Amino acid sequence: MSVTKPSIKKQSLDEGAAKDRRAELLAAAAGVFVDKGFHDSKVSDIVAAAGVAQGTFYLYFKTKADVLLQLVDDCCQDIIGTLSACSQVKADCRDPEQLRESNVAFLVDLFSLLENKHQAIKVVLSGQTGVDPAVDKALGGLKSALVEISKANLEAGMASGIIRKLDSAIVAEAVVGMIYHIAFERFVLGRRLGVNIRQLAEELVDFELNGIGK
Amino acid sequence: MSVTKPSIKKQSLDEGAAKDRRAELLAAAAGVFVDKGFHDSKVSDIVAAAGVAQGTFYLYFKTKADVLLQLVDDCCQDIIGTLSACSQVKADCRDPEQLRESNVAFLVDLFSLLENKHQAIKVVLSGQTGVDPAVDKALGGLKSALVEISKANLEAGMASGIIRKLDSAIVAEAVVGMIYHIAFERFVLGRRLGVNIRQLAEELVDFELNGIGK
Amino acid sequence: MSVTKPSIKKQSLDEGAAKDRRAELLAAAAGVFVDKGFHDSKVSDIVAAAGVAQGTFYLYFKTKADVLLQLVDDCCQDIIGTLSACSQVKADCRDPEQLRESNVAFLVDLFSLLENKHQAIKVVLSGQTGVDPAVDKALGGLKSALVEISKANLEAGMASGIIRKLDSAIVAEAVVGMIYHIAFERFVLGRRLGVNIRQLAEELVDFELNGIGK
Amino acid sequence: MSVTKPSIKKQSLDEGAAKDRRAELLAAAAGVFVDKGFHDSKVSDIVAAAGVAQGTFYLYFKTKADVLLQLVDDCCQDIIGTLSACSQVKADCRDPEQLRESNVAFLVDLFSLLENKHQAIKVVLSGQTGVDPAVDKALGGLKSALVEISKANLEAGMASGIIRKLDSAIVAEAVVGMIYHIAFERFVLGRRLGVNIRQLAEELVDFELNGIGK
DNA sequence: AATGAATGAGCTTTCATTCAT
DNA sequence: TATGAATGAAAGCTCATTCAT
Repeated sequence: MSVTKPSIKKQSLDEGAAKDRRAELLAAAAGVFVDKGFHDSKVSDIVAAAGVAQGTFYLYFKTKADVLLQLVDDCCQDIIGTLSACSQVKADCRDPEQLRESNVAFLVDLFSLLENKHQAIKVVLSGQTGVDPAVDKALGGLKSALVEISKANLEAGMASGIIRKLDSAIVAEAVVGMIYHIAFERFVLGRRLGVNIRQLAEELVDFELNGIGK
Repeated sequence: MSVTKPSIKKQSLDEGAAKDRRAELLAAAAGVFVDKGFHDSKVSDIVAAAGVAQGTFYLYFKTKADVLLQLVDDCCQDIIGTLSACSQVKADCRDPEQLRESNVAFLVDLFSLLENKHQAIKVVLSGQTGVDPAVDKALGGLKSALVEISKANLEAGMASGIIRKLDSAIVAEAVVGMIYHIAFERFVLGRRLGVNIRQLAEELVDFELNGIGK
Repeated sequence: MSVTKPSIKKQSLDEGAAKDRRAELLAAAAGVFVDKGFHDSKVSDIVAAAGVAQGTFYLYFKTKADVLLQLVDDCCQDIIGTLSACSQVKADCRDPEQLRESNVAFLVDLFSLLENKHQAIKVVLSGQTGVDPAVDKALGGLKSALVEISKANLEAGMASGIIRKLDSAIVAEAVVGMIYHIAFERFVLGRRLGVNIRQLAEELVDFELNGIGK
Repeated sequence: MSVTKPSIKKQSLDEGAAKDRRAELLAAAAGVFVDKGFHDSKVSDIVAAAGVAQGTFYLYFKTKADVLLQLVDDCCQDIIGTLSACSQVKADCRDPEQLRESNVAFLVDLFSLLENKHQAIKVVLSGQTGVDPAVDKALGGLKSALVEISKANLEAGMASGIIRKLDSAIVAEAVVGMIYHIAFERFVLGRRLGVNIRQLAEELVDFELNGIGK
């Protein structure tokens, strides 16, 4: 009785192994994509990096574009999920200092998240556009989500009188563009601009709240 | 002997024809690149769009990447040249209203320039990265130039006391990120956000100068 | 545990199969090269002759020139190896009759070897020059080797007094030119001149030893 | 009356010019073929070397192979013509010394002729085989002519008792192979083997008449 | 005769994907 | 599940040749 049920254990091991394989391939793909870009990355590069045979790739992914999609999709979902949670807090703040703090906290959370995503985030931020409609959709979804969060916060702030009257659609796009660009510089190109994440967030929020004028 | 110089006319006609061919191919390539992205654009698509034979392409461009490079390089050089000229004015302004006006004028100039670049600018803003080091360099050069202009203006403003103390490196990147993103939305994706160029510039400058706070 | 080593068998089978494929392609290429010459031979001709797909060719050879190189190199190495062994004998001979016999034996060995090389030797003797420096080197190496063997034998013969005084460099070249030409006529063009290999060798050695004079 | 016939003078000038053009192109082609081999020589290389436009080439030659053919054909005809004349003398000689001298004279004539052919002979001796049946025929014709001359002389010598009994077909081929090879080494590769043309001819004739034996 | 821009057929080579083992 | 040899469609690029000027 004890020996005759290896199948369950085996299966769970296999499942674990299978998940590992998939994760290994995803990680290998992310690394290769970052190094060479999607189009110059060969499936043979990915399997070489993962240490498996060519055919094994197709046990886990339908096509080469599919692995990019899964990479980007996983990453975007994860970010969107985390940020939606964070952003709830901001809506409530009443005074400027609270607004500042919640904004800084939001950016610190975001940047920390991106930092922990290592390679995957580089793939996302590099904007591998035009590879596959589904990838475009996932990338667009992340950006839209950020714009929506930003826009909602701006409008809430305007409603509560803590933010001046402005065109929330335009300013939300501007804020997201700013964040994307800074994130790209730091997490893809590695230009840290001589500050840590908190200092970076504070400087950006100062700019966002007060502008450059005296 | 006195009047007729047909050789000159002939030469200029020939030169004109040659330039037209090259220009036709560049325009056709821009259109195809915008439609399909560089990697999915075939040389056969470009020559079909230009109405010439396959081999004709290679009379004007060394490789497929070369046409992208020339497109991007021409466009970037042009923008950098124009903007360097505009930006001289800003350095002198003394009072906030003048600062606002010169900034708005700068953005209106930039956006008008981009609008007139039609397809080429879409190629530039789409950031066809990783195709060719020379293309990367040209795109990077444009961005650096914008950051430098922005940074220099911030520092001049701080020196003359019209701009508050801030980290010019970070804010310059933030401003450029904002502009790039807005330009991408409007000139590549065609999202006009319900405003014309001047209104867009004014809203962005208001945000840049005053932030979102009250 | 004691007897079955299926892995070894499997490996040798696989290796055998891989070698067969490569050998099939080499043979097919040799045939096509002989028929059409290197430059008029298309990779598509070779794979058609071998009965495999176009891509399969590139699993075994880096380029079209590579298959020629391997063909020529294999063949030249083989001939050089065999001849170096044969030629040792000649150095020792003391009397004219022995000299004649060892020379005849050498030529019979050489011609037999060439006859067994079938197509490959035709490629070598056709002197596909200028295709690739490596091919030129291999072909040049074979000829140099033959000249060296010939020269060394002449000098040994002169030293032992069995051969008259002559310019060994010139005569060695002359002898090799003679052999190459005869071999080309017989093994590439198929002109047998009404004799078998031994008769051919004897006639040539008579000429080499005694000239045409009475 | 005096001025109205410029056409004749013009025409003859043009004819001269036309011949020059053709000769210039032939010379340019010979140089390029020697440098790169026929297949790696572009028509654009030839016209560049001749300093004329691409289209001009096709005023004088039907195809790229045609220029090779004319080059080879001209050269071969010239050699065959000269040698047929020379060889008449040999047939008459009665004693060994006369035989030796006429053979040496023949080789000196041949080598001098080849030396004066400069580039063209390199093209001929390089054996650009398989390019065009007509070229093959011309090259084959030259070799056959040499073999025929050699064979006829051998047979004449045998008939007159000055040459020993031998297989004239085989020995003629051997002699021609020897001459071709030596000529290739000297006039294509430039290996002079430390002798001038007369010394070379004498050494070869010694070998031909007496062999290597004592 | 001379030009040289234009042509387009045709080649080599790559690489995502499949499938028998 | 894992393998990796085999596939074959597809695309970039070359270059001999043409032809309007």
